[in-house]
Amino acid sequence: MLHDPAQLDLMFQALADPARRQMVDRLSRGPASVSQLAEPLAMSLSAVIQHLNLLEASGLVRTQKVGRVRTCQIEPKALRAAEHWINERRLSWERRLDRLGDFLAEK
Amino acid sequence: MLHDPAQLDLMFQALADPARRQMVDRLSRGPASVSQLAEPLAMSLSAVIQHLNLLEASGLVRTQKVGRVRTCQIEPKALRAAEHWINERRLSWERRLDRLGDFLAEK
DNA sequence: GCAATAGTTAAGTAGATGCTTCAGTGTTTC
DNA sequence: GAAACACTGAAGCATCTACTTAACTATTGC
Repeated sequence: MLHDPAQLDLMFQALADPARRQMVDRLSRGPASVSQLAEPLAMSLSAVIQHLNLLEASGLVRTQKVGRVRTCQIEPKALRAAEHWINERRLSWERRLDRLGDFLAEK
Repeated sequence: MLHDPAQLDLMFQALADPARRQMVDRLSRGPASVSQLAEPLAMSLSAVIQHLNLLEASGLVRTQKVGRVRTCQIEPKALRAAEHWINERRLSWERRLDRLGDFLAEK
């Protein structure tokens, strides 16, 4: 579910925008309402909500509404999936380098 | 240098595109020329070069030209920087959850 | 030196993206 | 029940992105 390519696509796309990364950064320090998320950003509430919806669609952020307040929080599993994708590629490359080193050392 | 926000921005933006992630994936298995990179992709060589230039500008890929062939390889340090950004946020969140758990357990 | 190869650049274009404003809806407070 | 609050949705718009094609440069092999 989390490793399907479409979801990864949404996640990386979500992380590509500085405002959205700033929102994730804020949420990494604890839950926040929409207006709290919006406060440090130099754009309209409406724009923030559009970013937030994208973050939620990507799975990186989960939100729930109580009364008139929508509270947002990070979904660590999704962050881990993105992290994992990068990590696998990097390790694959580094292992290759190691094997190459071993091969060269054998002479 | 690798942690400056502008570079991170370029990296995440570069990773946001499926074709570019496919290129990174291919390169994680070893160096490749431009045409080798292009081969599995359903687009013109020209388009691939544009993606490649973006990947190079982001620091994720390093290339060097020998004769008429440009050989590309992954820059693991850059991958690590992106990985690290995500990891820090996730850990920050998870540590917060732990503290909260401890606090609740204390009653 | 001529042809094939490997890559590059520029210009153009359709569609995606990141906003804005404005007109709402539902909730709480007095 | 009226006003303030927290958020939402739709429409419009400027810009950016991911391509395309076509014309081009630099190497290599014969």
